[in-house]
Amino acid sequence: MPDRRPPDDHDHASCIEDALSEAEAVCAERGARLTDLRRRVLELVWTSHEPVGAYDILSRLGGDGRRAAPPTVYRALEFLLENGLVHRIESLNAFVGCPSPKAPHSGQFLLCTGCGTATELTDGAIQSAVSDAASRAGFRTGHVTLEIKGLCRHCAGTAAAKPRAHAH
Amino acid sequence: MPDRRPPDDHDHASCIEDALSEAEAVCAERGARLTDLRRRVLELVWTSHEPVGAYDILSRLGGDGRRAAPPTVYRALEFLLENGLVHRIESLNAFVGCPSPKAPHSGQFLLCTGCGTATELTDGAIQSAVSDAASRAGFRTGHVTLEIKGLCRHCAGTAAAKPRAHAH
DNA sequence: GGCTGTTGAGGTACAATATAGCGATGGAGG
DNA sequence: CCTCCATCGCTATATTGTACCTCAACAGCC
Repeated sequence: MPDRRPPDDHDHASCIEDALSEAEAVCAERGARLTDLRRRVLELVWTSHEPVGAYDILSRLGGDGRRAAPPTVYRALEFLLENGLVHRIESLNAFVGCPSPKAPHSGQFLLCTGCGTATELTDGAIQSAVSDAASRAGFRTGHVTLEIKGLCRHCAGTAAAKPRAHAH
Repeated sequence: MPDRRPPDDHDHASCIEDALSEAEAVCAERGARLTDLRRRVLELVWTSHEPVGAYDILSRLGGDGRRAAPPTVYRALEFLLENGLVHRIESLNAFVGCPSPKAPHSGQFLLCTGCGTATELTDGAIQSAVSDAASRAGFRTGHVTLEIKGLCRHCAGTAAAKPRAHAH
């Protein structure tokens, strides 16, 4: 793995806390059950701002004595996806927490190939350009996957001096 | 698999022919070698306008006596991707032929969950909305994945009467 | 000719990701 | 108390993708 460090040092503990309490609120409002397992999985997804693979979650779940199996994690992730608490990053086969789960939406992501960080956008101009183009083609839009790979501000600055090999 | 038929009956043989002769031209111009294997794989990708999985290609390759192994197909696909002759559809883990390989680009796709057809767009408004949003975030854009799931004109018309279950 | 480096291809084995299906549990509502 | 049903644990298996080694073909060179 390349060296990956967060481009800035923010108070990540509060990211996690906020995410969990919002998840509580959202689920309570909808009558969805945020069980222990689901909460733990959500917490693990939020351990960083890098998308996390299902099997990473799996192995970290195992830490507390019990051994988990893939379906356990995938079911929890399915619940979290359905309730907009996490997004799936298709181009990485990985999952990332959603910072604004109140209104479910298709995510737009900036994926830095330098530090691995995923940043979610909610850009209205993109949304309307997409839905305009689709409806001009007579297409009824459902879920939109938008994933932009590149370099974040911090990594682009670093890479200017020492360009990095293609980070697949 | 759900019932999947092309929304219109066009002369698909000429699609394939055009794609192959454009591929020839592009490779000749770049000094890239479109070998027999690579041409066959490209042809198989173009058998329809639905994205094709690597293992589908693999089994169809086997039809002509010889048995192929996964790396064979993945290597050919890698070549075709690098030369812009096919695109990868991340949300389907599948590949589709590019109708305009002369100028390499990140594809924008309409993916019909009714008939499975992938339609490529090249919408400048989307492109500029995306790169504007990225650069406002200080992000240096690399490859962009845009995949819009929904119903094509034909399937939306059909589904109006008999809505279809979630086609994952 | 014979040597050697490069590219493409075949193949085995395996890694990584994801799902099917079945049985157990435990809380909500009758 | 009892049934229903969502949740969870588990085994097995499917699907997708790679690491790595070998060999053949061909070009350039001595």
